[in-house]
Amino acid sequence: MPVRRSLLAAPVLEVAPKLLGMVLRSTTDDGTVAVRLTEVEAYDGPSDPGSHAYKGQTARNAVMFGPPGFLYVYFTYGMHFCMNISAGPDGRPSAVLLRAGEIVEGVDLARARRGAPDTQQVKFNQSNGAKPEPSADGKPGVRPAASAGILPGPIPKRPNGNPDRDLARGPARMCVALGISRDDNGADLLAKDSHIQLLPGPGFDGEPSTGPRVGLREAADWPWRFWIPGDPTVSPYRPHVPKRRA
DNA sequence: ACCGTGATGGTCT
DNA sequence: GACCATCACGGTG
Repeated sequence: MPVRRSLLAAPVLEVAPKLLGMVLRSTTDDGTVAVRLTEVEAYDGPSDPGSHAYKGQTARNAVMFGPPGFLYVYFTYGMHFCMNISAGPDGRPSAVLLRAGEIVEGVDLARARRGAPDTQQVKFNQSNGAKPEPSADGKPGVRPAASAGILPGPIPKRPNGNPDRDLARGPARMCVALGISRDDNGADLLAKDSHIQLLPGPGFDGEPSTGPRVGLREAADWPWRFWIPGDPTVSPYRPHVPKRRA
Protein backbone atom coordinates (compact mmCIF):
# COMPACT_ATOMS: atom_id res chain seq x y z
CA MET A 1 0.00 0.00 0.00
CA PRO A 2 1.64 3.20 -1.18
CA VAL A 3 1.84 6.50 0.65
CA ARG A 4 -0.97 8.79 -0.47
CA ARG A 5 -0.17 12.24 -1.73
CA SER A 6 -3.04 13.69 0.25
CA LEU A 7 -1.26 12.64 3.43
CA LEU A 8 1.65 14.90 2.48
CA ALA A 9 -0.62 17.79 1.53
CA ALA A 10 -1.40 18.55 5.17
CA PRO A 11 0.37 21.38 7.03
CA VAL A 12 4.06 20.59 7.29
CA LEU A 13 4.02 20.37 11.08
CA GLU A 14 1.55 17.50 10.77
CA VAL A 15 3.40 15.83 7.92
CA ALA A 16 6.87 15.85 9.46
CA PRO A 17 6.20 13.49 12.42
CA LYS A 18 4.24 11.17 10.16
CA LEU A 19 7.35 10.57 8.08
CA LEU A 20 9.12 8.97 11.05
CA GLY A 21 9.34 5.24 10.48
CA MET A 22 8.62 5.54 6.78
CA VAL A 23 11.16 4.21 4.30
CA LEU A 24 12.94 6.00 1.47
CA ARG A 25 14.30 3.61 -1.16
CA SER A 26 16.70 4.58 -3.92
CA THR A 27 17.76 2.42 -6.85
CA THR A 28 20.64 3.18 -9.21
CA ASP A 29 22.85 1.15 -11.51
CA ASP A 30 24.86 0.22 -8.43
CA GLY A 31 21.91 -1.27 -6.60
CA THR A 32 19.30 -0.40 -4.03
CA VAL A 33 19.60 1.24 -0.62
CA ALA A 34 16.66 1.93 1.69
CA VAL A 35 16.52 4.00 4.87
CA ARG A 36 14.01 4.03 7.71
CA LEU A 37 13.59 7.68 8.67
CA THR A 38 14.35 8.45 12.31
CA GLU A 39 14.85 12.23 12.33
CA VAL A 40 13.28 15.06 10.30
CA GLU A 41 12.82 18.83 10.40
CA ALA A 42 9.88 20.95 9.23
CA TYR A 43 10.29 24.12 7.16
CA ASP A 44 7.43 26.40 6.22
CA GLY A 45 8.19 29.19 3.76
CA PRO A 46 5.81 32.03 4.54
CA SER A 47 5.94 31.81 8.33
CA ASP A 48 9.46 30.54 8.83
CA PRO A 49 12.57 32.78 8.69
CA GLY A 50 14.72 29.65 8.70
CA SER A 51 13.23 28.31 5.48
CA HIS A 52 14.88 28.56 2.08
CA ALA A 53 11.53 29.71 0.77
CA TYR A 54 10.97 32.49 3.29
CA LYS A 55 11.96 35.24 0.89
CA GLY A 56 10.08 33.86 -2.07
CA GLN A 57 10.58 31.55 -4.99
CA THR A 58 13.93 31.15 -6.73
CA ALA A 59 15.37 28.58 -9.10
CA ARG A 60 16.85 26.65 -6.20
CA ASN A 61 13.78 26.33 -4.00
CA ALA A 62 11.16 25.92 -6.73
CA VAL A 63 10.30 22.36 -5.72
CA MET A 64 9.15 23.61 -2.32
CA PHE A 65 6.47 25.65 -4.09
CA GLY A 66 5.12 22.70 -6.04
CA PRO A 67 2.86 19.80 -5.08
CA PRO A 68 3.69 17.50 -2.15
CA GLY A 69 5.71 14.32 -2.41
CA PHE A 70 8.61 15.57 -4.51
CA LEU A 71 12.28 15.60 -3.62
CA TYR A 72 13.96 18.96 -2.99
CA VAL A 73 17.74 18.53 -3.12
CA TYR A 74 20.10 21.40 -2.44
CA PHE A 75 23.86 21.79 -2.38
CA THR A 76 25.52 23.48 0.57
CA TYR A 77 28.90 24.26 2.11
CA GLY A 78 30.48 23.68 -1.27
CA MET A 79 30.44 19.93 -0.86
CA HIS A 80 27.25 18.49 0.61
CA PHE A 81 23.77 17.64 -0.58
CA CYS A 82 20.70 17.62 1.64
CA MET A 83 17.21 16.46 0.75
CA ASN A 84 13.67 17.37 1.64
CA ILE A 85 10.22 16.06 0.82
CA SER A 86 7.87 18.78 -0.36
CA ALA A 87 4.78 19.07 1.80
CA GLY A 88 1.57 21.03 2.00
CA PRO A 89 -0.75 21.76 -0.93
CA ASP A 90 0.52 22.88 -4.32
CA GLY A 91 1.66 26.48 -4.02
CA ARG A 92 2.47 26.29 -0.32
CA PRO A 93 6.28 26.41 -0.03
CA SER A 94 6.96 23.92 2.75
CA ALA A 95 9.15 20.85 3.06
CA VAL A 96 10.55 18.30 5.47
CA LEU A 97 14.32 17.96 5.73
CA LEU A 98 15.40 14.33 6.10
CA ARG A 99 18.09 14.36 8.76
CA ALA A 100 18.80 10.76 9.68
CA GLY A 101 17.77 7.17 9.34
CA GLU A 102 18.69 3.53 9.61
CA ILE A 103 19.78 1.55 6.58
CA VAL A 104 17.29 -1.29 6.21
CA GLU A 105 18.31 -2.53 2.75
CA GLY A 106 21.57 -2.44 0.83
CA VAL A 107 23.89 -1.98 3.81
CA ASP A 108 26.86 -3.13 1.81
CA LEU A 109 26.33 -0.59 -0.96
CA ALA A 110 25.73 2.13 1.63
CA ARG A 111 29.04 1.23 3.29
CA ALA A 112 30.87 1.40 0.00
CA ARG A 113 29.39 4.78 -0.87
CA ARG A 114 30.14 6.19 2.55
CA GLY A 115 33.63 4.79 2.66
CA ALA A 116 33.29 3.05 6.00
CA PRO A 117 36.47 3.37 8.06
CA ASP A 118 37.37 -0.28 7.66
CA THR A 119 36.98 -0.36 3.90
CA GLN A 120 39.76 2.12 3.09
CA GLN A 121 37.64 3.37 0.26
CA VAL A 122 38.15 6.70 -1.48
CA LYS A 123 36.27 9.24 0.51
CA PHE A 124 33.57 11.58 -0.75
CA ASN A 125 35.90 14.47 -0.19
CA GLN A 126 39.46 14.57 0.94
CA SER A 127 39.28 17.96 2.53
CA ASN A 128 41.09 19.17 5.59
CA GLY A 129 44.50 18.43 4.13
CA ALA A 130 44.15 15.03 5.70
CA LYS A 131 46.39 12.49 4.12
CA PRO A 132 44.42 10.26 1.74
CA GLU A 133 46.86 7.51 2.59
CA PRO A 134 45.50 4.94 5.05
CA SER A 135 47.53 4.95 8.20
CA ALA A 136 50.17 2.26 8.48
CA ASP A 137 49.13 1.17 11.91
CA GLY A 138 46.17 -1.06 11.21
CA LYS A 139 42.76 0.13 12.25
CA PRO A 140 40.75 -2.41 14.20
CA GLY A 141 37.63 -4.11 12.99
CA VAL A 142 38.46 -5.15 9.45
CA ARG A 143 35.35 -6.70 8.01
CA PRO A 144 35.23 -9.53 5.48
CA ALA A 145 35.66 -8.64 1.84
CA ALA A 146 32.60 -7.05 0.28
CA SER A 147 31.78 -10.07 -1.83
CA ALA A 148 28.43 -11.01 -0.38
CA GLY A 149 25.34 -8.90 -0.81
CA ILE A 150 23.21 -7.64 2.02
CA LEU A 151 24.30 -8.95 5.36
CA PRO A 152 21.64 -11.08 7.04
CA GLY A 153 20.63 -10.46 10.58
CA PRO A 154 21.47 -7.58 12.87
CA ILE A 155 24.22 -5.09 12.16
CA PRO A 156 27.48 -6.51 13.56
CA LYS A 157 29.19 -4.60 16.31
CA ARG A 158 32.75 -3.46 15.89
CA PRO A 159 35.53 -2.99 18.41
CA ASN A 160 35.70 0.68 17.57
CA GLY A 161 32.04 1.45 18.06
CA ASN A 162 29.50 0.88 15.33
CA PRO A 163 30.16 2.74 12.09
CA ASP A 164 26.99 1.38 10.48
CA ARG A 165 24.97 3.47 12.88
CA ASP A 166 26.51 6.53 11.21
CA LEU A 167 25.86 5.56 7.59
CA ALA A 168 22.81 7.83 7.32
CA ARG A 169 23.22 9.78 10.55
CA GLY A 170 23.01 13.34 9.28
CA PRO A 171 21.39 14.87 6.18
CA ALA A 172 24.46 14.90 3.94
CA ARG A 173 25.51 11.43 5.01
CA MET A 174 22.08 10.08 4.17
CA CYS A 175 22.32 11.56 0.67
CA VAL A 176 25.65 9.83 0.14
CA ALA A 177 24.32 6.51 1.43
CA LEU A 178 21.33 6.68 -0.92
CA GLY A 179 23.34 8.04 -3.85
CA ILE A 180 21.29 11.26 -3.97
CA SER A 181 22.67 14.27 -5.80
CA ARG A 182 21.61 17.34 -7.73
CA ASP A 183 20.15 15.22 -10.53
CA ASP A 184 17.49 13.89 -8.17
CA ASN A 185 16.01 17.31 -7.45
CA GLY A 186 12.33 17.28 -8.38
CA ALA A 187 11.92 13.50 -8.40
CA ASP A 188 8.39 12.28 -7.67
CA LEU A 189 8.64 10.03 -4.62
CA LEU A 190 5.16 8.61 -5.04
CA ALA A 191 5.38 7.52 -8.67
CA LYS A 192 5.51 3.77 -9.14
CA ASP A 193 8.27 3.96 -11.74
CA SER A 194 10.43 6.42 -9.80
CA HIS A 195 13.94 5.36 -8.84
CA ILE A 196 13.44 7.04 -5.47
CA GLN A 197 10.31 6.12 -3.60
CA LEU A 198 8.70 6.89 -0.28
CA LEU A 199 7.15 3.77 1.28
CA PRO A 200 5.07 3.34 4.44
CA GLY A 201 7.69 1.17 6.11
CA PRO A 202 7.12 0.05 9.69
CA GLY A 203 5.99 3.52 10.72
CA PHE A 204 6.26 4.82 14.25
CA ASP A 205 3.45 4.61 16.76
CA GLY A 206 4.94 6.35 19.79
CA GLU A 207 5.25 9.99 20.69
CA PRO A 208 8.06 11.69 18.74
CA SER A 209 10.61 13.79 20.55
CA THR A 210 10.82 17.41 19.46
CA GLY A 211 13.52 20.03 19.77
CA PRO A 212 15.39 22.89 18.09
CA ARG A 213 16.50 22.62 14.48
CA VAL A 214 20.15 22.09 13.67
CA GLY A 215 22.64 24.35 11.93
CA LEU A 216 20.47 27.40 11.39
CA ARG A 217 20.98 30.96 12.50
CA GLU A 218 17.44 32.23 11.97
CA ALA A 219 14.67 30.64 14.05
CA ALA A 220 16.86 27.70 14.97
CA ASP A 221 15.22 27.41 18.35
CA TRP A 222 11.80 26.65 16.94
CA PRO A 223 11.04 23.08 18.06
CA TRP A 224 10.37 21.85 14.56
CA ARG A 225 12.76 18.90 14.65
CA PHE A 226 11.16 15.51 15.22
CA TRP A 227 12.87 12.23 16.02
CA ILE A 228 12.24 8.73 17.31
CA PRO A 229 13.27 8.82 20.97
CA GLY A 230 16.17 6.60 21.86
CA ASP A 231 17.01 5.62 18.31
CA PRO A 232 20.80 5.38 17.94
CA THR A 233 20.75 6.66 14.35
CA VAL A 234 19.41 10.09 15.33
CA SER A 235 22.12 12.66 14.62
CA PRO A 236 24.05 14.21 17.50
CA TYR A 237 22.95 17.76 18.24
CA ARG A 238 25.47 20.45 17.42
CA PRO A 239 24.76 24.09 18.11
CA HIS A 240 25.30 26.44 15.20
CA VAL A 241 28.55 28.41 15.30
CA PRO A 242 28.89 31.47 13.07
CA LYS A 243 32.11 31.63 11.09
CA ARG A 244 34.57 34.40 11.71
CA ARG A 245 36.44 36.27 9.03
CA ALA A 246 40.17 36.50 8.61
C1' DA B 1 32.98 12.05 25.11
C1' DC B 2 33.22 17.16 23.63
C1' DC B 3 35.00 21.06 21.04
C1' DG B 4 37.40 23.89 17.37
C1' DT B 5 38.45 24.31 12.64
C1' DG B 6 39.16 23.91 7.55
C1' DA B 7 37.26 22.44 3.20
C1' DT B 8 34.68 24.16 -0.84
C1' DG B 9 31.32 26.29 -4.40
C1' DG B 10 26.42 27.63 -5.30
C1' DT B 11 23.21 31.22 -4.30
C1' DC B 12 21.78 35.58 -3.25
C1' DT B 13 22.73 40.61 -2.00
C1' DG C 1 31.59 39.07 -1.01
C1' DA C 2 28.91 36.93 2.73
C1' DC C 3 26.44 33.20 4.01
C1' DC C 4 25.56 28.72 4.33
C1' DA C 5 19.37 23.39 6.88
C1' DT C 6 27.51 19.89 7.05
C1' DC C 7 31.21 16.74 7.84
C1' DA C 8 35.63 14.65 9.19
C1' DC C 9 39.43 15.21 11.63
C1' DG C 10 42.62 16.21 15.40
C1' DG C 11 43.25 17.70 20.09
C1' DT C 12 41.88 17.35 24.66
C1' DG C 13 39.74 14.94 28.64
